[in-house]
Amino acid sequence: MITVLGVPEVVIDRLPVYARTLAELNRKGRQVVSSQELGEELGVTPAQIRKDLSYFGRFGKQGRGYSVQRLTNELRRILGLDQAWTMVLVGVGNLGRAVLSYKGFTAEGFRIVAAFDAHTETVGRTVGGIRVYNVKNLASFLTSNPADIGIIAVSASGAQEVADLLVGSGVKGILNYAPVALRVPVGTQVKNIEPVLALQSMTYYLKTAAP
Amino acid sequence: MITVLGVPEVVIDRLPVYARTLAELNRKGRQVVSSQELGEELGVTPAQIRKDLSYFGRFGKQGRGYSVQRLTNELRRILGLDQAWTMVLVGVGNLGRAVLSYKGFTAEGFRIVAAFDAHTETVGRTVGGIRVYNVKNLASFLTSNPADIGIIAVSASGAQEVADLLVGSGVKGILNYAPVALRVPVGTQVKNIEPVLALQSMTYYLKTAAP
DNA sequence: CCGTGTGAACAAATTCACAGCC
DNA sequence: GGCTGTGAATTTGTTCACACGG
Repeated sequence: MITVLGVPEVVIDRLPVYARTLAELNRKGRQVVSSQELGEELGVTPAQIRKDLSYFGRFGKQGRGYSVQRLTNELRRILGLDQAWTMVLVGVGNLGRAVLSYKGFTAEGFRIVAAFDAHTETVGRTVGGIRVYNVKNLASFLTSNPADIGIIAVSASGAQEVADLLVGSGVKGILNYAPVALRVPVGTQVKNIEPVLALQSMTYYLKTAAP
Repeated sequence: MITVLGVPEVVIDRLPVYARTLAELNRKGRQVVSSQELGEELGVTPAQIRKDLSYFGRFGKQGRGYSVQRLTNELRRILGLDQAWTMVLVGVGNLGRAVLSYKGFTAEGFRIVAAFDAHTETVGRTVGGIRVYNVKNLASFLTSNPADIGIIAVSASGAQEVADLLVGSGVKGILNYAPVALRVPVGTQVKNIEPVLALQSMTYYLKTAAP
């Protein structure tokens, strides 16, 4: 298939999962993997994996499977993970501090370059090696230091305002930890991290689960 | 529609979002809302809202809309949010401590009753008002204090072992913060919180975004 | 006349199944 | 013989459009 535009979003959402599992297999010294094995590893049908990959090219060898190394690289290239991404974080409360201290982003090439907060007692501090600035200076900071992604870790009531500010300063992607549905212009990407919503849909099934 | 079983999972995942927005409208003093207005509020088509609700009953009034209060209550009942849920957390590192300090769970009726960790320097401490026990005692704790949900906040390499332990001790739902696809028996619910995967799919669109 | 509830029409996503190649 | 890549078949999910009640 030659299609470049119009890949379903569900497919894009699965690619990082494949990439992560492949990296894990690579670490274990695995050279080749079939869609069957990969599917078993992460609870997905082999056909789905092959179909998903077919949107982007032909990466496998019939009768053999996929080169773990090669497929990992291809997926990282497709997703844009072969480049570094810069991020700013807004809201240095409990949650914000945990995010700043988290090593997982850096390890995958996502670098937080600055943090912002409205409370004077937090401004000027350094958390997880990241300097905290006054949120009043967010726009001017981004003008001289453009960032790709903004992380919102403020309260629900302040989140929309921060989102507007980020979007107005050229940020094209938002990772939103605030429990609110943000309104952003088309073309701006938003991904929500919502543990409470996750729990609230889980209970529907627990309620009726067999003992 | 009278169907009780077989509601699509995507529908269940949307209900908490509706419930949250309705609660917000309620706080603002709003009495009645139409599917049109609710849809605009959170970027969903009115038809989808009506169809989603129709799986569970008839909650609206023709020509008027939905009673905000009534619909909130119905959704909470459907989702099982009219009861309290007890949770245990495993892994009291940076992330685990942030989760223990987070007020959002308690506010929605999800109560963490105990935390567990493998490191002796952490065991015995209290974080966010929750006592930390040795993970060796997890199974015996759960035998005398059954919990509905387990929160996994350990490293990727330890997560499967913890999941097995939780499932073996009667936990029916897992909120997983570890970056790994857990294998659990059918009937056990797993929800993954994956900020890194969220970023990694977002970059696909940022890569090709218009300037 | 407004807005719900819902079959029917449509669109999207998944799975099947097999030709083709290693 | 094994496994990919992919059209076709099937299943699942969304939107339309309108009868009906307030």
